[in-house]
Amino acid sequence: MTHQTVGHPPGLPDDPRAHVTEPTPSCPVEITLEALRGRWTTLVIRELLQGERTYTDLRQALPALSDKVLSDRLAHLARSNVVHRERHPGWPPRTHYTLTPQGHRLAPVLQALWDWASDNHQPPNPPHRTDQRT
Amino acid sequence: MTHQTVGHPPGLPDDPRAHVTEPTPSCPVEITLEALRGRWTTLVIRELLQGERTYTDLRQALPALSDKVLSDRLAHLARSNVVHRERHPGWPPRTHYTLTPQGHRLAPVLQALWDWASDNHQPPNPPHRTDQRT
DNA sequence: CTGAATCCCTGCCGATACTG
DNA sequence: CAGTATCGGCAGGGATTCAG
Repeated sequence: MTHQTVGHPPGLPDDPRAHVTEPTPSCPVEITLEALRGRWTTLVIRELLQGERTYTDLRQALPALSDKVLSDRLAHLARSNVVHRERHPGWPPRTHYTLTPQGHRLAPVLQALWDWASDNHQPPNPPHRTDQRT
Repeated sequence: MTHQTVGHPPGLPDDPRAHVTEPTPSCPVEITLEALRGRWTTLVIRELLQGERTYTDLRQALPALSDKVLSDRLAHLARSNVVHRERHPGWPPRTHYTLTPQGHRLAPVLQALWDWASDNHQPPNPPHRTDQRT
């Protein structure tokens, strides 16, 4: 039958979530994509993979990222148990962000994402141009 | 060195794209996420990982997916060189979709996405409720 | 310094209807 | 059968402003 595709690594074979017929929050793939969702998210994670960062550190590392979106991303990543927020009392106020253990475990995921496109020497085709108003 | 994080497989160490300070189409991570972008996308890929499928096969496998979105996803995946479209002449018209070699190489990526959330026994925290007007 | 609140604009997604 | 055309609703994300 021509398709040995992927074999069946642990997790996939008879897990009911591998057979859902619509996008559902219980599917692990959806959960991870949800954690990574949003523009800038992976770049924030990349910074934190290098070690602890303060709010200002992140702003400086990603200058084009607005306060609102940075806050949103950090809040989202905190809710997803990817980052840990630690407020320091005193003045000036400082907040330190670090990856949780789960956050560190995103490294292989990002690596996989990197590798797929990196091994691809064939670039994507140009977009279809039906009407596309830029 | 505090950051062996992921080791340094080919691609990451001194690649300039690993240091971009804003989301850019040249970053391999962005490219892959772009290929996977959109609701239903990963489910369509999952179906095709099992082998060739026709348009109708996909509709039946994912009943809640509308024609428009299915067409959109397939077109998008074709542009991303993930799927190959093969029209069969004659009547009734049949179109067969298969994964390209690059498409098959998404299997480890999806596996990584699956594994991350699958190994996570700690569920995400409930959303912050400040005022949220339903 | 570290964020949260507001406003606006754009792009996605779903439903429906129509064509080769 | 295999799509495309069109429309409407809604959520994402950027700029700016305000607060602890």
